[in-house]
Amino acid sequence: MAGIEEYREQRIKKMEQLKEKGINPYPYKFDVTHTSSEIFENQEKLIADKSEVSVAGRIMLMRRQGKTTFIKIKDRKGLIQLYITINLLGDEYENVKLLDIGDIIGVKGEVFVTHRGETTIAVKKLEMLAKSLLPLPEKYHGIQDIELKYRKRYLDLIMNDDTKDTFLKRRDIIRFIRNYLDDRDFVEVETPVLQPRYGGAFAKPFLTHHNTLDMDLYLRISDELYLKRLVVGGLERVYEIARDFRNEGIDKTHNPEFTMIEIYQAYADYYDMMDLVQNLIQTMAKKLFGKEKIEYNGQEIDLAGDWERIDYYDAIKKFADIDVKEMNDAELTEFCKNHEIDIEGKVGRGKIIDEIFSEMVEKNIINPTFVINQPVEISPLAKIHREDNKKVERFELLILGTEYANAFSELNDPIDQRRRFEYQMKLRQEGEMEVQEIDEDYIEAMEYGMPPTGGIGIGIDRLVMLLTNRETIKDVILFPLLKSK
RNA sequence: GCGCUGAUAGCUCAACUAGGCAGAGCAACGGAUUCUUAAUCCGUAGGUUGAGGGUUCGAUUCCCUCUCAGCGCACCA
Repeated sequence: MAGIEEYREQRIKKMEQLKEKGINPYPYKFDVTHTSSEIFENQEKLIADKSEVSVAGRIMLMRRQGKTTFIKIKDRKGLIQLYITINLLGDEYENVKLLDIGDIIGVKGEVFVTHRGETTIAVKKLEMLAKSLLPLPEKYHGIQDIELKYRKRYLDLIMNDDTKDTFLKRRDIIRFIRNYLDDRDFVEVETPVLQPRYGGAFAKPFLTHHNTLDMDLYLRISDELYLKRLVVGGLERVYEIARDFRNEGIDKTHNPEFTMIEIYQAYADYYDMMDLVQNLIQTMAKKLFGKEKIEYNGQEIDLAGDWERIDYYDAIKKFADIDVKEMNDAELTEFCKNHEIDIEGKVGRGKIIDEIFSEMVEKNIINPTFVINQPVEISPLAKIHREDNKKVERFELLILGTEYANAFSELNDPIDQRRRFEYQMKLRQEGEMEVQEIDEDYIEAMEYGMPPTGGIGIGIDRLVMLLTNRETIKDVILFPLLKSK
């Protein structure tokens, strides 16, 4: 008897036995006075006062020794040991036989320290709070199977404290960002996930349909164009922590749904956005982790000081050893061919240059670096550079070869905006799939007057990965997308 | 989408390049045990070896197809 069905049957039998004794195996409420960590923090006083405490949690370990049983339960703060003896429980000690690892129980008792020095609760009253019918993974090794961790995240969270810590840090990071922006008078807003036209980024969308309106809708790939409408509306400083959806491949840094914060500040430019993101990440690292040097995957990254700024074209010059500004389209294509850079399906000079950038530059940039002044062709929503009309005022924040943020001095000239969208449509006609569609309603909003604005988008999942030293995005998303089995 | 690797009891893992009755620990069940620490001791049970097909007297093992996952590539402001 130990197949999974037999486990269930045995436990259901125990549940029935509880019911026969008039005990509800799934009661409604239990009054908790302390978490496990509160017991440890206050143990001297609790012991001196002989206070009665009540704690609740899931049974993780159980050592039965006849008339004495030691149990470790886990609550949201950690493990605490229970000492259960017939001397204190009397007839109810019998019920200990009906307990299983995995059950959720509540106990009342006094705190003491065992001979071996472990803080423990001497249980006077024990209550079943939820009978568990299925066995937990093995107590020592926990879950090793990666697929199981993702498919049954609840088991991963029960068994693996590292997993729980990562998601608590994720919470801390998001909370820090929220507080940071709220303190600076930014307004948190919510904009549509279902959008009649998608925009604000280059990506393939998910398509859905509204039945009663008989209308096709896209899940947003970005909330940029809505947030900037709000800047037109006079909110001036807005942000949204947004779930975005992109119908693309899945790998260590991409999940089809992911979280991005976009921030817009009126009367600011991209230099202000550099200051904002640099200060945000530095103060966050200090506050949450107590340091500005972090280790990621064996490499040390120093977040302190002013981050390097390198011009996009200079970066290509430095790492690819060519001056793309001086090269014509044929020379660029030839260069790609010679360096095995695949530009199949890419249309337009900007896309080809950007391909060279991704292939030859990106992975070489390790320390936090602002790559600034991208080509105008690949940046339809950014303002022309104040000193060079081939470039825009834009930056991408790269760390360890990965992009963490993207920001512009936002384009607020409606005439130029229309021209940029039209260029995108021209690229589409020439066969480029990934373009930004013209959004008349957005241009109209801009025609009423949009203040000069700095805007930035920061990939929250990647930032969490960086700060919690996680190698894959699946480890920082509670329920990453997997194929159904 | 392509390539490589993996899938054995609820969990963690064995069973080696001869192919020869599928095994252990934890968990479970019965028993002993009133301060244990991954408790210990005695005993018991637990498997369609991811799915399907093939080769063979005989397949967890060799071959083929499929499913799922990991890694790499491709894709990916």
